[in-house]
Amino acid sequence: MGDVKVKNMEEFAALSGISRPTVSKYFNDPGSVRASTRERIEAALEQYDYRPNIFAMNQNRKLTKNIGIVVPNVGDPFFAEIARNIEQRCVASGYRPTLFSSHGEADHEVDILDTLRSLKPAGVLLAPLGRASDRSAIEKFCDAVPTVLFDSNLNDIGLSFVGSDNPQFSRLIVDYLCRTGEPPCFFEMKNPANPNANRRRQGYIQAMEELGHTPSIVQVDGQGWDFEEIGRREGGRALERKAITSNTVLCSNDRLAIGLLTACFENGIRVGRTPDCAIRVAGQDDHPFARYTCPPLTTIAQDYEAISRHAVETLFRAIDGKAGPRDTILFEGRLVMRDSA
Amino acid sequence: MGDVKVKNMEEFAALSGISRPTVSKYFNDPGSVRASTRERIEAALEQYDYRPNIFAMNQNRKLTKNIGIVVPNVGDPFFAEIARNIEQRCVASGYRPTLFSSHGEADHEVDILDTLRSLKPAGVLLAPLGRASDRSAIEKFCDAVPTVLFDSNLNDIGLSFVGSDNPQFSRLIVDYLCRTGEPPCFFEMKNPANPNANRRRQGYIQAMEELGHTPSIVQVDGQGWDFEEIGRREGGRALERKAITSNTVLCSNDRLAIGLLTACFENGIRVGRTPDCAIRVAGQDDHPFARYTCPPLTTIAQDYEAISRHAVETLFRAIDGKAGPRDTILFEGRLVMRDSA
DNA sequence: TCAAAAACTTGTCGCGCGTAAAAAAATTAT
DNA sequence: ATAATTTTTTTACGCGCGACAAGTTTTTGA
Repeated sequence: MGDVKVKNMEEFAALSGISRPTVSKYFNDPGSVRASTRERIEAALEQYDYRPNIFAMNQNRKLTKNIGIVVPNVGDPFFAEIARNIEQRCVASGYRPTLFSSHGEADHEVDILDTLRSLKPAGVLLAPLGRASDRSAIEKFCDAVPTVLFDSNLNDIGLSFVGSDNPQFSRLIVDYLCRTGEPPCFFEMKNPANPNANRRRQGYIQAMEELGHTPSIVQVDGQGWDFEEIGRREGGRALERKAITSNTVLCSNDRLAIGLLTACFENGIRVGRTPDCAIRVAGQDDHPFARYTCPPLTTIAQDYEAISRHAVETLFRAIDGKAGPRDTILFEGRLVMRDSA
Repeated sequence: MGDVKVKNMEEFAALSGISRPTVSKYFNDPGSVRASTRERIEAALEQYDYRPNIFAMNQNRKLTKNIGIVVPNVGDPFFAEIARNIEQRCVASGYRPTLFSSHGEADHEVDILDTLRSLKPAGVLLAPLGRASDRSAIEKFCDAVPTVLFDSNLNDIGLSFVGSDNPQFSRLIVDYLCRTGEPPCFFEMKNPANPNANRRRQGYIQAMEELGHTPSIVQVDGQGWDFEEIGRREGGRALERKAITSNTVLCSNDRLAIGLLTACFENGIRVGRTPDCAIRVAGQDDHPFARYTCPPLTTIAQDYEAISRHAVETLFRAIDGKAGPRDTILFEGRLVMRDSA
């Protein structure tokens, strides 16, 4: 295709036989020019190697085609997966997504929003850290840039929130666990970084009470985002001091569950739903690795697909000026039965 | 700090009492102006809310402060971790890193390099897909942009390659496994996507022969990057058809090993180094999840730290015009003894 | 102290493109 | 065919900054 290098739009316009402003219009929105001229431009695009200078393009445009994607931690395969999904949708719609990871630090999250502002993005998809986030900084950012929150909600901030119906997650799995064995106790961190954890706890309590059981919550120490290690270390301690009151443990999330499974293994406690097992363990999220634990982890799958699709669609609607009022869209989870519970 | 919004450098220069060209110099390199003027500028920076327009800055600069980081797959926690490490080093040196993931697809890898070229980056740190990569496209890119390869080498392409001494990995762990039990067979994919796999196989063969054992290689089918699933499915089949000839299995990488552990569990085969276990399994990489498998995975740790540090330093040296000849820097692995072998 | 060197100021140009207004051309409708 | 409408062209300006040259001030060093 591209043979000769063309250095600017002026030159390219001359070569394609179209005026520069029209070529400019084409690059802003190919659909805004007549079909016949679009074809001529695209024919020239095949012949010559020209791409508009991205910096010059964005300099005078109030709104760029940039989309920011911010997640708490790309190292967590859950976020990596949903980010990938969102990325693809943005590209498919002609936008330029850029991925940022807060790495679990509120300071860094603010830095990212700061950087992002200078990129003049058309919109941002933000999964906040949660409790640790600098709420006012994020609020200020959302006032300036169309932002859709996902995964973790901050009340009344942003255009919309798209996430999972966390209480439903807990209800669903509590129901399953009670039907198939002893009612579960709930295993979580004392100060969960993520607000979803609170909703899951509430959902657990409610579901237990509705089924006529007494909720039992095991809260363990631990700071930060190294959930597997916290699950292993503190789960191990809890097992040793007999703090786990049921033979069935529902973990606040899969990563804690993965750590707890390791703790069980280290303590020689057999996990599973067969009679020869001492304990059942379930998680929530359907983490990409949940399939490969030993035993494979029974969990609730988040609807990655629906969340990313809806988040992107909501953002694009807002960018196109068709924003509705701020709403909260929650997707239900799906029970994934494996061998751990 | 920032109270009044300042719209451009002209205005900011007037407010700070310094001429615009000098302010411009400051933003290019704070160290290039006299200490006293630097202080005056920084004082003004505290008082007023001004940040240079990033698009205008980069438009006329031949070299920007952008650094591209490209990994095959951010969903793999190994790459997520090394990317985070590299990112931090770039920021610390005053550069603006941007993370891209090829998502395992060569087309996407080329698209990323294409996008990257229009970002006029000062340099790029690239972990290629490997065998699947479009070699000529990458070569062309490297001719235009200072690029350091890491993790996976493409001969003679780029400024330098920084990675692990893969044959040493295999030698180290083969030695350990032979000292502590039956000599291992080698478990890998038939057509490994990553060239490191070949070097690990070679290292295995050499180490076995040096120790007077006959190498035994188990190659299984499987395409793509879903290594855990391949390890589980094909590992399970290999176990069933008794293709695993030793009671000790060295996997080409941790992700395959994680899948194989699941397969062992599914088939009721006890893994570990105690007498009551039927099989020992070891991996290579020290994947972030290797600590949490059941049993925890014995493996060889890549030196993340050294690799990312050296890759970044090599790139910066080249950017500063102090590039040496193309060299290949390999770091040794460290044996991490856990319970699986 | 005085000259040489370094740092800063003033002024001016250009980068590549967005954008706006008015005129011209092409398409569509009557 | 003519009028109404849509699209394109022409012309011109501006964005915010990098870069350069020539002149001025400050610092450095012996």
